[in-house]
Amino acid sequence: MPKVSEDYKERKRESLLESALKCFGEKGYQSTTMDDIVAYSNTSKGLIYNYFKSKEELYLTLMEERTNHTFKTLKDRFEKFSTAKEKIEELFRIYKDKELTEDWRKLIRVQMEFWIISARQENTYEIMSNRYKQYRDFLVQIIEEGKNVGEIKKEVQSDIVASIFWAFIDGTCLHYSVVGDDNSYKDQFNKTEELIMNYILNT
Amino acid sequence: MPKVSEDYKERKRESLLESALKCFGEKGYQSTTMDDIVAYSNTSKGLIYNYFKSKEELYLTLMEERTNHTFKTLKDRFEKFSTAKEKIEELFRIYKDKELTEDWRKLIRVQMEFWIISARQENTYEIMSNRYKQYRDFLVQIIEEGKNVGEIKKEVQSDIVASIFWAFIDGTCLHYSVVGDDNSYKDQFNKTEELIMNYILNT
Amino acid sequence: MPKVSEDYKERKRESLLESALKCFGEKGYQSTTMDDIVAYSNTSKGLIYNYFKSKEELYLTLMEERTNHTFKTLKDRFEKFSTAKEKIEELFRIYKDKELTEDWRKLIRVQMEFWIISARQENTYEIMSNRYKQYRDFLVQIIEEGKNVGEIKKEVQSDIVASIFWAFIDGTCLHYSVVGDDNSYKDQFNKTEELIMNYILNT
Amino acid sequence: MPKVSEDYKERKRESLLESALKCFGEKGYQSTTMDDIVAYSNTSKGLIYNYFKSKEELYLTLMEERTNHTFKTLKDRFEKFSTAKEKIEELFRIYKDKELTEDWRKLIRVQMEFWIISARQENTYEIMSNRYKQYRDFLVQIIEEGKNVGEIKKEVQSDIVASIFWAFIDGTCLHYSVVGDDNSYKDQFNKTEELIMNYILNT
DNA sequence: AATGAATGAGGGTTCATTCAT
DNA sequence: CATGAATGAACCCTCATTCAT
Repeated sequence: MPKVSEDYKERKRESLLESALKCFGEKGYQSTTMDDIVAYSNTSKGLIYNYFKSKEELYLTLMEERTNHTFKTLKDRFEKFSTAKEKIEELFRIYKDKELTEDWRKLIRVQMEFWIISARQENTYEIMSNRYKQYRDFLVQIIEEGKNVGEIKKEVQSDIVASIFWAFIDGTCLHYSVVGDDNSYKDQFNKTEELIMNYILNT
Repeated sequence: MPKVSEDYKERKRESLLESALKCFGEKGYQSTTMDDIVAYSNTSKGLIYNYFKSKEELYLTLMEERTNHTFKTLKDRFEKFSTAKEKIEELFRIYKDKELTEDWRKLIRVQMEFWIISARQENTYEIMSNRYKQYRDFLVQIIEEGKNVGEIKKEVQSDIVASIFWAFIDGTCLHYSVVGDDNSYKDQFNKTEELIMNYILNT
Repeated sequence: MPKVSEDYKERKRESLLESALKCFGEKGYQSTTMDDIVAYSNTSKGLIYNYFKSKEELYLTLMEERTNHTFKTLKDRFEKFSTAKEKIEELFRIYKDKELTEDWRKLIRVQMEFWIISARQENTYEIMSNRYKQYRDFLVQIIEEGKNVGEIKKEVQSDIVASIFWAFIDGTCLHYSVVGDDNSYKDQFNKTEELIMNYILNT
Repeated sequence: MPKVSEDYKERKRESLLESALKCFGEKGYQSTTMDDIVAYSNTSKGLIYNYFKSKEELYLTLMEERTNHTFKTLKDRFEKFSTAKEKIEELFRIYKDKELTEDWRKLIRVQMEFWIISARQENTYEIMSNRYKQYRDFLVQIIEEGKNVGEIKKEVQSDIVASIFWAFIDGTCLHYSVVGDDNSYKDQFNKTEELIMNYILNT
C-alpha cells in the first residue's frame, strides 16, 4: 500500500516526460542537461532517477511513448471515415491544419533528431525501422482497401505511393522546421494532395 | 618539419576535414570527440587546432565547404543540358544513381543533423535558410525557363513544385538513411519522377 | 548528502577559500591547479564549481573577501583608541606584532601577486586602485583628526604622509616576504615609527 | 669560423631578451607564451630555443642581466660624486626623475613579479636574497663613509636606514605601478628625502 | 642557421549519476 | 519520498618543447 497513489506517480512521470520534451526541443538531446530538466520541471535530480534510470532511458521512453500515442491518435481519427479518399484527405488535413508555431517546429526537430540518433545505434535502429514500416503499412492498407472497392486504380503500387507520401510529409516538415516558411508549407500540401489524388483515384 | 608548401598544408587541411566527416558520420557531432578525430586522422590534438580554432569551427567549416562544393558540382553537371526536361531528369538521376552504401547513409545523417543543429542556433539559422532557398531557386529557374520555351505548362507554380521536389528528395533520403530499404529507394524516385513530369510537362 | 543547512554550506565555502589561499600561497595563482585545491581541500573537482563558477572567480572572491575582512578588522581595532598618536602607534603595532612565520610570508606574496595581476586587467584595476585609496584615506583621516586637536603639526600634508606610511609598510613586507630577514624587519618598523612620529607630532 | 658573426648573434640575443621583457611586462611571466615572444620579436620558435633552452631560462637570464645592468649603471652614476649627501641625493634623483609612463609601470611589475616568483623557488631564492643585500650594502657603505667623514651622524644605524630606504622605494614603486597616481609619486619622494636627510645628516 | 609543423601532457570545466540525509 | 551535495570520468583546448626540412 503505497503512501503516494499510483495516480500521483503517473502524473509526475508524465510531467517529467513533458519537461524533458520541452528541453530537448529547445537544445537537443545531447545539449540538454539533467539540470535543465530539473530546472524546467521544478523537481530534484534524484527524483528523475527514481522514474528513469538514465538520461538515455528517459529519452527513449519519451520518444517511444510519443510515437505510440501519435500513431494511436492517428488511427482513432480514422474510425469515422469509410472511404479511402476521405481517409487520405484526412491524412493530409492533419498536417495542413497544424498550427504553424515555433513549438511545433521544435517538436519536429526532436523527432528528426531522434531518428538520426536512433539510426546510429544498434539497439534503436530496429525499432525505428519497424516504426517507419508501421506508418507506411497503415497507408498501404488504406490504399489497398480503396483498390478493392474500386476507388483507387488497380495499377497503383500501394507501398511505393505510401513511401512517397511519408517522404513528402517528413521532407516538408524537416524543411519547415529549419527554414520556417509558413506560406510555402500550406501550398505544398495542397498541391501534393492534388498530385497524389489525381494519380491514384479512379475518375 | 616546418616550411612546408602551401599545397602540403592544404592537403593536410582537407585530410583533417575528411577525418572529421568520417567521425561525425559515425557518431554525430556532439558524440565525436577531438580525440576521435585525432585517432582517425593519425595526427595530434594540437595540430588540429593549428587549422581550426575549435571543434565547432571545424564542424561549421566542414559543412560549409561540403555544401558549397555539392552545389557547385550540381550546377556544373547541368552545363551540358539544354532543355528543362533533360535538366530535371538529370536532377533525379543524381539521386537515382547514388550508390546505396552505408557510407552514404552516414553522410545523409551528418547533413540532416547539421540542419537541425543549425536551426537551433541564431547565427547559423540564417545561413541554412538561405542555403535552402539557393537550392530551391536553382530548380525554380529551370522550371521558369521550361515555361518560357513551352516545355512546361504555363500554369505550373514553379516555387511550389520546387519545394515539393526538395521535400521529396530530403524526405526520401532521410528515410533511407534511417530505414535503409534499398529497393524502395529506387522505386520511389522513379515513380515520383513520373508523377512530377506528368504534372509539369506539356504533352 | 543534500538538504544541508546554510551554515554547513557557508563553512564548506570558507573551507574551500582557505584551501585555495593555502595553495595560492604555495605556488601562486597561475601555477596552482584546480587539482591542487581539490587535493588540499579533500573534496572533488566538481564541488568547487558548485561554489565558484571558475578558478578566476574563486581567486577574485578570495582576495575580495580577505581585503574586506582585513580592512574591517583594522577599523575595529581602532575603536578603543582616541588620540591620533595612539592610533598610529596601533597601526605600527599591528605589523610589529606579526608572527614572523613562513605562512605569513606566503600571505604577503599572495597579496602582492594579486596587486600585480589586478593592475594588468582592465576590470580589476579600478577596484584595486580604490582599495588602495581606502587604506590611505583611513590614515589621512586619523592624521587630520590629530591636526584638529593639535596633536599633529598643522603643516603636515596628511595624504603624503599616509602614502609614505603605506609605501613603507608594503615595501618592508615585500622585502620580508622575499628576503625573510627577521631581525631587520622589527628594527625597520621601530625606526620608521620614530622617524614618522618625530616628524608629525607636536612636541 | 662561424658564418654569422658573434656580434650578430649577440644582437639577436639582446633583441630576444628585449622582446621577452616587453611581453612579460604586458601579460606577466606565466601568461606570456613563447608564441607571444616569437610574434613580438619577429623570429621563429626554434630560434629562441637556440639561444635559451627553456622559457624559464630565458626569464631568469633576462632578469639576471637586467638586475646586473641596473646595479652597474647605478654604481657608475656615483663615480662622480664624492660626498654621502650628494650620493644619497643622487639616489633619490634617480627615482624622482623617472618618466612616469605606462612602460615604466610595466617594468616595475615585471620586477615585483620576479621577486615573488623567485621567493617561491628553492633555486632562485638565494640569488634574490643576495641581490637585495647587494643593494642594501651599497647604501650602507655610502652611509658608513658619510659617518667616517662626519657628514652623517655617528649614531645612525646604517643597515636599518638602508633597509628603510629600499623599503620605501619599492613600496612607492609598487603602489605607483598599481595605482598610478603621478602626483603623489613625486611628492612622496621629496618628502621622504627630507625626512631621511634630516634624520641622518649632521647639521 | 632558421623555420614552424607536430607533439602530447596537462589544465579548466562540465555533467550524468549516486547516495547520505 | 524527495533532495541536492558530492563525485570523477571525460571533454575541449593550450602551449612549451622538439625536430625534420
